Parts: sequence; C-alpha cells; structure tokens
Amino acid sequence: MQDSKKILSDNNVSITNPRILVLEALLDNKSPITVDELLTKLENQVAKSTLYRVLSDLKKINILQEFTNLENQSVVELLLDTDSHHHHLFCSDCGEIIDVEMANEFEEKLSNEIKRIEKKFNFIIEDHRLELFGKCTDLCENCS
Amino acid sequence: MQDSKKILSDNNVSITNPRILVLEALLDNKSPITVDELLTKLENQVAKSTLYRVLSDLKKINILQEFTNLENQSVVELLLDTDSHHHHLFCSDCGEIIDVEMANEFEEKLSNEIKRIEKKFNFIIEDHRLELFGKCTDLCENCS
DNA sequence: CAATAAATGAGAATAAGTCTCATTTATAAC
DNA sequence: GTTATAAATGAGACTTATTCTCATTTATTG
Repeated sequence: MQDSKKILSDNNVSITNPRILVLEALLDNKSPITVDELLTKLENQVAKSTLYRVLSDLKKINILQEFTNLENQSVVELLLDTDSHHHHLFCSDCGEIIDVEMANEFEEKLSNEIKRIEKKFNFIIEDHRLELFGKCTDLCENCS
Repeated sequence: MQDSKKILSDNNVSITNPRILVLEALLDNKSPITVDELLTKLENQVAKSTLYRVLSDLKKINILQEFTNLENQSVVELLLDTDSHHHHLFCSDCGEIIDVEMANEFEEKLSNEIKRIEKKFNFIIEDHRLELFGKCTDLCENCS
C-alpha cells in the first residue's frame, strides 16, 4: 500500500484512489496480466474508462509494459526499475506467460549483435523484446 | 500471379479470387503490412469479412505471421518457406517495420540459450521472436 | 480551508474483428 | 462441358475492446 503511493510520488503523478488500486492490483499479481482480468479484478472499484486512463498514465511514466498474448489480447506488466531485465515465455496450451531471465552472457551477445544492426541500418535501437513460444510440459494442470 | 496460385494449391487450399488477390497484395509488398493498409489496398476488391477469413486461412497453413506494431495495430507478413528466418526492427518515428536477419552466430547462441530455458522451465519451445525498437536516423523522410 | 486544475465515473461513440445467412463459385464426377 | 455438392464469399449486423465527452468529484497549493 505504501509502495504504490511511493511509486506515484516518485514519478510526480498525483496520488489518487484509482491509481493506488490499479497499482496494488498490479503489484499483487507481479506477473503479466490481461487487461481484461485486471478489469474484472477491479470491477466496482475503478471505472473502465479510468482503468484505461491509469494504464496509459503508467505507460507514460515508463513503469508499465504492454504487449499481446497468443490470443492477441492486451497484456500488461509493471516494470519497476528495481526489476531486472527479462523476457517472456508463452504457453500455447494454458495461455500462461512466464517471466524469463536470459543468461548474462547471452544478453551480452545480443547487445553486440544489436550494435551491428544499428550500424547496418543506421538505426538507434533503444529497446528489445524477446518472446518465446511453446508448451509447458508439466507446469500446470491445464497442460497435457 | 502464378505464384499465388501455386502457394494455394501446394497447401491444398482451393484457388479463389479473393485468396489470389490477398496473396498478390502480400507478395507485392513483401514486408510487414498493417491489416488496415491491406484492407484499404483491397477496397472494392475483397470484402472485409473475406479478407479476415483469408488471413485466417493463410495463418492456418502457416504462411502468414501476425504481430502488432508499436501502436498495437495488427500487422501481417507472408512467410514462405523460401524466406529466411528473420526478426523485426520498429521505428518509433515513422512506424516503419524492417526485416532483420541476425548473424548466424547469434542465432546459434540464442538456440543454446533457449535449450537452457526449456530445461529450466520444463517447456518445449517451438518458436521465438525478437523485436528491436528504435529510430531510423536517416532512412526515411519522416524521420528526423 | 478555499480556489483551481486535474482526475474520475458513466455511458456514448468508435474501431477492429467476428458472425450470419443468402448467394456465388470451385471442384470433382460424369 | 454439365451438373451436383461442398466450400467460399459479400453484405452488413453484431460483438468486444478501447477511446471520448462532459458533468461531478477530488487532490494540491497557497
């Protein structure tokens, strides 16, 4: 509870109830969550229009990442600067999305390769995202 | 024109005019294109419902990849087996999406790292996608 | 504790994608 | 080439996700 207020004030964003509620829901989960699930989770607490607005606020201050799951639904994940760099693993059976940290050595190779691509295409590359798709073999009940 | 028919028959899909038109539009472009742009390109030639159906057919036979651009719009790209494995570079200024081939050495490292992740998470990883985000510095007129 | 600007809630509006069903077209058999 | 049959299509209704509007509420600053 204190966390969410600190996050807001640290980012010069006014502290309001909806923002606290959304942040708490995200902190509570702390793995990628569908906007739809978030909407359900916060039903009767935060208006739909406000939820979308708060999410956009959080994106603006760069603590929220948005991407899509295998079903093309919008997925959202809190990304605090205390969190370490990671990627995502998608299960096509159960839909679960898992945070994955790649080995440092690999991330270094990737950095180098990105430098090469920057030169080749005359691009400034600011960010990257690696997505892995597959099936969890025994992780959860849904998966065969 | 011959190409699109061959693609369809090779995949045991009946050869119809809308399918030929969509394939030609995709072959014509041969870089990722927004579903919306495709819709405009094929206006008055293919019904909206048909376009979506054809896209879904092409996905089913695994020659079409779908992902989202920085504005979360659906983007589509033909992926024939003659095409080589590649990733995407997104420009946040002009919205352009560029196909990028990573060095073989890097892809090998990635393969190895993926094997490690598979074991660690008890997953079977079938596919991966790397997205690079940045700005093209002088590639196009839109970009400063 | 005002005053003011910013944020919110409720629901209307929009946009992307799907569905329905009557009509058309492709394919296969003759 | 005809014809029969199943599959595909077009048109537009429908659904769902997201954005917008505007009157009301709330946070912040002096």
